[in-house]
Amino acid sequence: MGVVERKQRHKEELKKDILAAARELFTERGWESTSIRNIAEKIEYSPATIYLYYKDKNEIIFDLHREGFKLLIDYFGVLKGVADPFERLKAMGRAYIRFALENQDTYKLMFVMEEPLRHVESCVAQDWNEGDRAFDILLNTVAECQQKGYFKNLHTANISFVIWSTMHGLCTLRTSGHLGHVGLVRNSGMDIDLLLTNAYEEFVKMMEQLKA
Amino acid sequence: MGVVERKQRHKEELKKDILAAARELFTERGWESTSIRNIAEKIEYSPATIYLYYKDKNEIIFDLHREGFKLLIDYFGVLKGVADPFERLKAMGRAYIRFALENQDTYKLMFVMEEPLRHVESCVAQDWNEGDRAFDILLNTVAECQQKGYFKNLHTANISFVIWSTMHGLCTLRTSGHLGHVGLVRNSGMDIDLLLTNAYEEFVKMMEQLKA
DNA sequence: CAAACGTACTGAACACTGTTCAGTAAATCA
DNA sequence: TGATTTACTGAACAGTGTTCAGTACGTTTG
Repeated sequence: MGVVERKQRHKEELKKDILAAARELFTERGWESTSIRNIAEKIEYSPATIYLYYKDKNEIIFDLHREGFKLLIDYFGVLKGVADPFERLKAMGRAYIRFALENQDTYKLMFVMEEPLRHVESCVAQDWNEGDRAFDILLNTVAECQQKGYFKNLHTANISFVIWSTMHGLCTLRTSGHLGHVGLVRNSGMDIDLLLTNAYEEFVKMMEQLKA
Repeated sequence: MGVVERKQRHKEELKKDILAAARELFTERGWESTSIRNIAEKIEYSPATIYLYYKDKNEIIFDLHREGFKLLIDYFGVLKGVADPFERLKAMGRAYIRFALENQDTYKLMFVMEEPLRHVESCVAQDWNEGDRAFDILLNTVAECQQKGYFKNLHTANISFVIWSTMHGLCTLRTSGHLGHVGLVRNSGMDIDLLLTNAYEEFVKMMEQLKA
């Protein structure tokens, strides 16, 4: 009897609908102003129904969180065509910035908010490889750069953390608006995204000078 | 007649009491779980009273925000004894990390949350020099380092932004818990603060190699 | 001295939030 | 047909930031 299967299919579809509604509201209004009631209204169900498919709001965030990492890896897709590891590292930084600027709320979800992480903790040993994969790409690229003479005498993992931190810092200071509130920037009336690009290129120059 | 003055004094005291209560609740439970009603209860006044002294919750955040910058500059106090600019830059980084770890919620208020910034925007040309002063200290130190042969051919402001971003990235990835969720760290069981220190020292090494 | 005024404060409400749970209606099974 | 399971919901709970009419009281004026 395909009845139970049909029901199962319907349940899965509804779960997808919830996530789709959440994603849509979330990307156009940010997470802060997306409530369970908003999502429920969009899919034309009662708010209580959502709790039959998701334990709580954080579980919904977490699903979007995972989607975000997949998207980031998509952004890293362009790197496959770049043979030289240092050029790849440079392109990776640019892709990271592009991702952060084009998906500001998703970025916040992935790397700033603490709620989705708490959910990762609760489901130990679950398939949470998306996040690691993104970091592994960086780790491998840095290691390849070292074989080409870059970052000699520097610890691979540590230097990768530093690079990630720099990128993360640049992106969050930009998107949160803090970069634009520094007097130097505020008074000069300089374009904030140009400043971000300039700062990144300066960082690339820094790394370039770290070649043996 | 000193009556009106006495009243004025009392009003100012109450405003300080509100801020003190907010600061206390805030530092021990974080901003998320500090409500206007909590603050009101602590000072034994009605919630509505708070709105006679502060326009809204963001204005209270902003006052704590300012205090935070003063505290950060206090942390930078140790730098006055360091003559060599590069040593001073190194010490500055350590002080920044110490500040961020010892005042995690205040740090979030100052450099992560967007609400206090919105209040800065509303009161244009107000005395908002605390934030700039902290950045100027960095800017000047970097400039001095350049005179000693460091960061040659690099743009002072850009390199300062990069350094700030790196520090900010390290601190926020640490305090938000994201650093601890990278597979490499999670599996190795490495102490997270040791990792942060190591990463910072690696960053110092990077900068050391940027001497002409 | 009494009436008018101004200030400081509050209770109660509004419109939200995430979340729970008893109850209902319909589909399925025995 | 009757019992059971499934899917769903209305209403409530406890909380949030914020507003506003109303009160109580000290000060000023006639």
